[in-house]
Amino acid sequence: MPAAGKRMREFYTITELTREFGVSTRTLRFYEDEGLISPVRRGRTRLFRPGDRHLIKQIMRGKRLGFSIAEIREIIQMYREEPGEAGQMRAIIARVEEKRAELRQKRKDIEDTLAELDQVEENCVNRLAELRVAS
Amino acid sequence: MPAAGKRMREFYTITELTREFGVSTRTLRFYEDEGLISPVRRGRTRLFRPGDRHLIKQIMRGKRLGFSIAEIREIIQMYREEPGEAGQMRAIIARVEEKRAELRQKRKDIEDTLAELDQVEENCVNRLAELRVAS
DNA sequence: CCGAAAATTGACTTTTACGTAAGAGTTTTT
DNA sequence: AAAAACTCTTACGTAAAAGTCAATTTTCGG
Repeated sequence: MPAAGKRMREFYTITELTREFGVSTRTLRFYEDEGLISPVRRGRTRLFRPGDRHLIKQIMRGKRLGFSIAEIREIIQMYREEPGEAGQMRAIIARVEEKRAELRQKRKDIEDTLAELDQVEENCVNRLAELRVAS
Repeated sequence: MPAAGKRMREFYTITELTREFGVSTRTLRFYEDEGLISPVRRGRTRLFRPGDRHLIKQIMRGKRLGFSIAEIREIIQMYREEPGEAGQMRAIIARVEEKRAELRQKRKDIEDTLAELDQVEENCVNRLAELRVAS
């Protein structure tokens, strides 16, 4: 059931989206060249639908996580896959599991880094207490 | 209390570490040029101590999380900071909090992506069930 | 001590992900 | 209607992060 919630804007212009996501028009056109999005056209002008907007959100997420365009494309293609035959379904499930493993590794890296930052902060706080006593 | 646990190997050669971390010697030298590590030398040859090895671990973690060399350097410098005066301590605490915010965002991105992958897998599993019935 | 294997520096190349600029057409605003 | 704002394509430029030679040392096992 799409079109369920509040009325969506059917179309967005390219600059609307560049403002929303803080990227340049060059970037969005580049993503189109790279096959990540395919906005429709009115004449030559691109018209972005809500689905394109959502794809851009996913792209930005991927970028924040350090995925390359190629990797982001792979992920996006998984979302896009249509129900097919059994072998293909199983292949997708396998690829999903791979990506999950990668993401779990990243999550662990984050936890480890956070723990070390906690350590850094604790040292600073202790040092501050020390200075207060010494004054 | 360093040197607490099992005996550490005092020194590693560059190729030992390239094998351990799956990077090239060029990469480790590049990190040295960039000021991320500073192995000692015997003549011209680099000798990596456990501390350098740990730094490389941190660098690899940063890379997996999509941080640039510059960002990784910043993080590493936080670990390195010596106890100083109050203002500086507070500045570090502030930078730690910034990095934490960034990491929490990344963690959220991971959770969101994992959720969408779960969705993809569920669709595949459903499709497989469908095929089993239809046969 | 000697030759193979490993390490070094330096320079040039490559890939990724856009930035930037030019030149031209459209749509909107005043 | 003129100006301002937005859009398009094409093409060259660039910074980051290494990869890839090339031409030496250096180190190490026998």
